[in-house]
Amino acid sequence: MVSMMRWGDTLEDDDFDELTAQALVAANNAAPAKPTAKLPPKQVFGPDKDGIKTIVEYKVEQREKVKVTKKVRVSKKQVSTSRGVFERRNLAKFGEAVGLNAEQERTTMSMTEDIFLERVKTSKDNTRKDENFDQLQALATTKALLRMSGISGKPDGPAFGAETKAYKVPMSVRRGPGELPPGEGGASAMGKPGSGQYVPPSLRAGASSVGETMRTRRDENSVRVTNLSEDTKEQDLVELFGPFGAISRIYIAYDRETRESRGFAFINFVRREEAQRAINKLDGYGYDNLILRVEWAAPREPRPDQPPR
DNA sequence: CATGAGCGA
Repeated sequence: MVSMMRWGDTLEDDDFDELTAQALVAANNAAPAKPTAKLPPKQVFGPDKDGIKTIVEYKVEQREKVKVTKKVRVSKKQVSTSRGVFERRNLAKFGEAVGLNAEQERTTMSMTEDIFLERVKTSKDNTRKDENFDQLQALATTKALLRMSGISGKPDGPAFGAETKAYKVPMSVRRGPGELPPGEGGASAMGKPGSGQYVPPSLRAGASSVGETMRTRRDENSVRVTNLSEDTKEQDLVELFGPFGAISRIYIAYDRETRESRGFAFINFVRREEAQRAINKLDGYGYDNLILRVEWAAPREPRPDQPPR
């Protein structure tokens, strides 16, 4: 048989609490407090050399005055064999603290110095314009490269010299998802084509039939990457995707007027398998504190009134 | 959240 008892009833101090509550009610009613007024005050002794503090107080229980004596151990450490806080305060200074006065030996100090936290995203600061300038330059480099490789645009491009290295991604440097065991999505396993070098259309994967025009090639193997941080630059994408294979185009979508990144981009691979490997490895990849989404891009929407050529 | 664009012979 379980008695209906509130959990609080099992506590020893329950009676005391009830008395306290009654006293409070009585005080609120401006009625003279009855029993508590006649009780002797609480007394505290110690702590003694063993660290025992003795507390003596009085309360009323069943209309009887009761003397309650508690013994409290102040510091466990102090009575044990290890050093308590009191003992530690009196230890001789050693090490670098030797010879320091009370002020100097403080181990906790306060600083009023300002600490600036670096913002990961800088949306509208002064460096914005310069970054855009770099992006435009990179874009120009890309276009020149594409022209000279005959993938898009006119075949007569400007002479290319140092610009060529834009897509030659050094595999050895720059840690990232491309840093994989050789032959696993990094540099091509066969050693021949695979890194940023130009591959003639006739040698590209899938170039079986003759007569295929550049147009049909141009937007193939297009990978869309979304959830990019808005300060992701083209070079970042080169470093990110380049290790998977030759890239024929990188397009970052910028807002036409604000020039800010819209957070997604397209990367075209020369070879479809390498695009697929990039998707497999980079989809869900954490980049710039964001989780990238990498997938096959849908074919570009045809322009409203532009007859297909 | 989200699927790219200037281009003139």
